Amino acid sequence: MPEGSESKPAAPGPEGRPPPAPAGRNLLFLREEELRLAQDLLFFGYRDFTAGADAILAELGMGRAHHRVLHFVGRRPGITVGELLGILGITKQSLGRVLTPLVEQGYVAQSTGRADRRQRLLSLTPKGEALERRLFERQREWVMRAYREAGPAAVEGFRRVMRGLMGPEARAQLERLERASPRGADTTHLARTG
Amino acid sequence: MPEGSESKPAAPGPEGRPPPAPAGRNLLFLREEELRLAQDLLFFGYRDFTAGADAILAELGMGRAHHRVLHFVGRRPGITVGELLGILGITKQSLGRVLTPLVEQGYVAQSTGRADRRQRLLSLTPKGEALERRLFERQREWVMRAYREAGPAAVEGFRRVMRGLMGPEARAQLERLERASPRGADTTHLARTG
DNA sequence: CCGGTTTGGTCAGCAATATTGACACATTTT
DNA sequence: AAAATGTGTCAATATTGCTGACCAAACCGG
Repeated sequence: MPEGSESKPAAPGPEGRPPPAPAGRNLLFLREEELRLAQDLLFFGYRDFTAGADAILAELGMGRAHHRVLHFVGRRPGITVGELLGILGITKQSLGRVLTPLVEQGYVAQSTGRADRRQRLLSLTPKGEALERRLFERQREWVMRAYREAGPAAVEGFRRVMRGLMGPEARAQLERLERASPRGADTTHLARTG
Repeated sequence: MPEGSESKPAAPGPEGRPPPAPAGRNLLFLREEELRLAQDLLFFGYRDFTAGADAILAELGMGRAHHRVLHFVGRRPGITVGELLGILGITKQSLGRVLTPLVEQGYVAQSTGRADRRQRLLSLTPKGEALERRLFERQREWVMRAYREAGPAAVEGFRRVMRGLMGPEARAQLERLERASPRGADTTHLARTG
C-alpha cells in the first residue's frame, strides 16, 4: 500500500503559513465544498480518461492492467519484472496473470539480463508497440482536448497538483521514468497536426 | 518530419513552467512525452489519492465502491437508486451488492419517494455521515497538502483540466451535483416524507 | 565450492468489483 | 387492462487484486 500516513509537511508551500486573517480565503481554509469537488473531479475525470482505452482493450479481451504493463514497458524498455512490480504496486502473481499472456501473445518480449542473468528484461515487440500506440493515441486525443480547452497555464497547474497527490514513492518512480524517457526520440510519425 | 523529437519540456519539477508558448501552435503539437507524463500523473495520482480512504474502508470490510455510494448519497441526499446508477456508471446488480449491506448495517437510509412511490430515496444516517466524514477528512488532508504545495493558481488549472477530461455526461452530472449543493445547504426539494 | 540471498515463476485459494441476462414485484402511465 | 418504470434479486462469469507456499536459477560472500 502506498503510504497514506504522510503527515502534513511542516514545510510551507508557496503560500507559507497563512496568518489568522479575517478573510478566510487562503488555502488553509480550504472549504469543504472545494474538496468535495476535487473528489468528484478525480472520480469522473479518471473514469472518462480511461474509458477510451478500455474500449479498445475490451475488444482484445484485455483489461486496464494489460495497458499499464504495455505503457510502462514501453516507457522504459529493458525494465525488469521487479521494477515493474514496484511501479505498479501489485504483487508478482497479479502481474504474472497479465504479463504471461502478453508474452505468449507476442506483445512483450523477454530477454535475459546481461549483468544479472536471472532478470528478464521486458520490452515491447513491434506488435506490442503497435497496440500501445493505438491505446496511447486514443488517450492522447482525449487529453489533448482537455489541455486545449484549459490552456497551457491550467495544464501546468494540473501537473503540479497531480504531482502533489502522489506519495513520495510514486514521485520517486515518476522521476525515474522521466529520466529514462525512452522514446522521445522517434515520434516523427505523430508530429502531424492531429 | 519536423520536431516532435526534441525541445523537451525540461522535466518540470514543482517549479516547472509551462512550455514556451509562442502561438497556439504548441498546444496543437502536444508532444508525446507531455502526454505520457499525463498518463503517469493520472495513474500515480489517482492511486495515491484513494489509498488513504481505502485503508479505512478495508478495516470495515468495505471497498471503494462503498465509499462512492456514501460520497454521492451524502452529496445529494434524497437521490434515487436510478440516479445513483447513472452517476456511478455501473449496473444495478453491482450497486445492489454494496448498497444493500450499507442499508442493512445502518449507514444508508431508504425512504419511499413522495411523488413516485416506486422510488427509494437514499440518504445517509448519522452513522453513515460519520463514516463518510471520516473518509472525507482523510482525503481532505491529502488533497489539501497537494493544493497547498501547488498554490491557488495551479488548483484552478487542475480543476479546468480535470473538467476537460470528463465526458459530456459526467459534466452534466457534475453540474447537477454542484447545483444540488451538498449537506443541508439547499436540499429543500427532498422534504422527507418518511 | 558452499550456502544464503535475490529474482523470478508458478500453484492453490480467496475476495472485491464489475459484467449480462432473467425474473419478480409494486407502482405509474397510457 | 396493458405497458412502462423503478427497484430488488437470482445465477453465472470475468477481471484484478490479495496471501502463502514452494521451486529454480543465478548471484555473492566467505
